[in-house]
Amino acid sequence: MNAARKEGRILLVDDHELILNGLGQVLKNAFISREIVGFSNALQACDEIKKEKSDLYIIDLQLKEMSGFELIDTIRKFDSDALIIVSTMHEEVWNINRLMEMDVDGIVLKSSAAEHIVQAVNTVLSGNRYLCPRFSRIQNRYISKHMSGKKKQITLTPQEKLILQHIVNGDTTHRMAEKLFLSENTIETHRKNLFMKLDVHNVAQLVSVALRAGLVNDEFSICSNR
Amino acid sequence: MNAARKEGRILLVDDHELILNGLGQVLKNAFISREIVGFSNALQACDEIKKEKSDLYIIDLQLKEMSGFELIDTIRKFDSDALIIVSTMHEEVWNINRLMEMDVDGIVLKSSAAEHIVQAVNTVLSGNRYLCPRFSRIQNRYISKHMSGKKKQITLTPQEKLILQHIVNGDTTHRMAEKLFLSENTIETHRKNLFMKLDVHNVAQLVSVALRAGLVNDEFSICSNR
DNA sequence: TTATTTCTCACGGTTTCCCGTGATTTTTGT
DNA sequence: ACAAAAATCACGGGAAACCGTGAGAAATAA
Repeated sequence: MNAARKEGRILLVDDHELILNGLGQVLKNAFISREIVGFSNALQACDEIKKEKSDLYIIDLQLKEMSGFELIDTIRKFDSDALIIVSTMHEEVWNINRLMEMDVDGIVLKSSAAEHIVQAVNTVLSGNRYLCPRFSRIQNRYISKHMSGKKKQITLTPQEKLILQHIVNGDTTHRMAEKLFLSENTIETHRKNLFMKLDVHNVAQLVSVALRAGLVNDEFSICSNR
Repeated sequence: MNAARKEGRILLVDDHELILNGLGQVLKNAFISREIVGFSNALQACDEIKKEKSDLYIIDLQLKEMSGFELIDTIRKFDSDALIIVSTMHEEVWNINRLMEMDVDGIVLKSSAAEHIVQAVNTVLSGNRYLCPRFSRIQNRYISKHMSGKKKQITLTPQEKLILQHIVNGDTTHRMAEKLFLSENTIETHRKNLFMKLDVHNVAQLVSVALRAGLVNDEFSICSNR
């Protein structure tokens, strides 16, 4: 079941080849003795993970083949002791909270300076947690505002995701009901649940959060409906 | 007025150090004989541009210090013959149209494979235009749908941008009127103009387009207003 | 100094959203 | 099989959005 661990290796997964290159380069310079391997394809990365473990995994949240969350699960399944750093574009608290609950070892913004990333890797490799400063700030702000103490987990059901996608695309409740062969009341219920789960009070905020948190397909698919 | 041209040089400007590194590395490998310089700070880049010209400029649209459009203007001012490639995250047609009008020589998606970027550079250096395949697709789709023939230029006035920012942040018309000391009617007018200019029919679409087109500050600033 | 754009405001009407509350039926997990 | 989660639907009311149309003041560009 358990593959051998490749000592000292750091494995990168990122859709964007450029970032993969950049990150690889930075880490190669900073950690000369370590082997750095990068994958722009999540599935290939999975195969490799199943074959040989690494010391540290640095993965992007948005991947083509699967979500970053799924990849984390996979890694954890085959290498429960793995150190994982997540790199992301979106500085959204929904994601961060979920990541915290998934017990990742570090979160860094892709826009961070190279040195910060190296610092994150060093921190995590030495057994500590690293949370990019900006995130701690955001999270504190959010926590103090919305949920003093009680932790909240945001997971959308498939149907909710679907409705959300339609809302983001500008469909009205009426139109969605037609398209999906559902009662308008049903759509409204889903909408209400989305509002509750994401803690917003109008579509503007909903769309804003959805896009920034990467909760929907970021495809260009706005259709004028009239 | 005119600085000397540094023969063969390619100048990169990108906020994200990782991408800058990655891009630089890719280009160094592909164009061994050329000098590649990168700036993560737009102002520094401007200084350099004023001092010494380059053959080709590859710049990001989203910069901290100024917008990519401004940077293009600066480059054109000091080096009217400059070849310019724009790299961007957002695959939005509003930006693309504006770029086309600004007569840039190439547009590439940051998510493109490294080889595509090299191809873009090659194409542009040999005097041709390069438009990343995905963009041509999107643009064609958009043009055929919205404006058959007659070209439309989307420019938002400062006030409109302001209102848009507030809308994206979830402010209602009433609240905006209070905050900005304006009549609700005024806000509504701006809103209507935004709808017209961006060719949308509800806030969901508006926010969607605004965020994807990068028309607003992509800051985390949702404030629950109640 | 015109001409143009931008910003401001108004009114009336229709549609859609937003909220609370409650309930039944599938589906899923264990 | 049984509990939990998800999906479906209903109703009523107030708030906000959406649409068309018109129009004066202020800033800008020519």
